[in-house]
Amino acid sequence: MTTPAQHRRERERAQRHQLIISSARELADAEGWDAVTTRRLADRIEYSQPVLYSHFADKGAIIDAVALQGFTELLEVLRSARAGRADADQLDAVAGAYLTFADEQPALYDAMFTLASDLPFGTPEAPSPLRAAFGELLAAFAVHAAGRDVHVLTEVGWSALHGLATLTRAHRLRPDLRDQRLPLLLDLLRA
Amino acid sequence: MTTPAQHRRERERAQRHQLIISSARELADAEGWDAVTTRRLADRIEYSQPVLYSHFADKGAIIDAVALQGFTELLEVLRSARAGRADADQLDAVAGAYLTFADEQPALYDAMFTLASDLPFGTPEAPSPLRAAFGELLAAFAVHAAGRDVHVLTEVGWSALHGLATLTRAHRLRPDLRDQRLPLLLDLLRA
DNA sequence: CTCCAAAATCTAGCGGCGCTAGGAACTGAT
DNA sequence: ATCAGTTCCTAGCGCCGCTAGATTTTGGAG
Repeated sequence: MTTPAQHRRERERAQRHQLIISSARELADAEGWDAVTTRRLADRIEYSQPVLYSHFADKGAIIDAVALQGFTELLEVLRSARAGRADADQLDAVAGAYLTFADEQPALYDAMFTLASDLPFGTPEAPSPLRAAFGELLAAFAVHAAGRDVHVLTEVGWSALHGLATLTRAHRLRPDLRDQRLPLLLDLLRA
Repeated sequence: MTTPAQHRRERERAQRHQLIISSARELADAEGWDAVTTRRLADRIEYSQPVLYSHFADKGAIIDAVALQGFTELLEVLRSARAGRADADQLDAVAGAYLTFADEQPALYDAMFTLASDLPFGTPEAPSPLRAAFGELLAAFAVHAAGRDVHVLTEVGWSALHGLATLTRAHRLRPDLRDQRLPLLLDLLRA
């Protein structure tokens, strides 16, 4: 027997679930993931700590949830970068959009690639936004496959983008060469 | 006035300094960096916690010290991979050695690239093993520069290697394509 | 050999962490 | 109006990084 009241509660619960995810992300954006503690998060949503644990198994699951939303956003970014572009331009657009995303959303990118504990990835069980985002890369790289295995090419190209994103942000590459790296990478990939 | 006893103490102090670094690394190798707490580390070296702080400003400085030794080891690995190889083979050797290093020393690689807080990098003040290791990469990539800026090429190639190393270890690339990625990357870089 | 300042080291504790047991407070069908 | 069931909070556990202050050890001077 499901009463209207139960429906309302379920709705409120779902809202609070999203509130937790959003608050974690905002806090991470503003002060970094180190500042995202269960106590501060609980304060921010105006509930006590144990409420968090009625929504998520542990703190890692909250980060995973943020990461998953990050992949959905990345998917949209890549998709709209590729949309309506001539085949020859797709790789440039997608690669540029990828690096811009990583640059503009550092906390989110960290959640997706450094902190997310165990989102399944290279398997069929991988969450769909994640597979779809990789699919966007695949499509862009396919243009330049030229007989090579598209999947391998995409993984290698993605690795290069990911490496550029992380090493750049860690200040391990020369700032003055910043604008020359992506063009050169694209050159390599197209050849 | 410096007495012999003071010299002995200084020597013992230096030994203990290295003991802390080695113990931190062993503990990280065996159980991951999460297990490296100041308490457990103090137990392991058979001194109390505050002794750690008479050698290092904070826990981060210990990790940095481990990372720095890691760069020295990486330097040696890359150097001996390149040594005595024909120009045409240097890139393959160095790239393979790099990925093997990352694969075989995951905790060390983490210290160097994920945990190390603020080793200066792209600047002249960067520690020498670090600059030298990059120099080995530079030399290997120079062979295939073909008119392109060697520095930019090296940074891009290094990013690709770093991306491959990290994404592979996070299980974000398809295991069955593992052996095809490096050859394809080398193909791109040579072209 | 004894003394005793200086150096080395430890004990104990602070505030904060992730997480949870157990009880209080609220809700809503009867 | 009652009261089972649900929701939520208080309080606390064991751990963390780090440090103040007491204690022990050291080794040159008398």
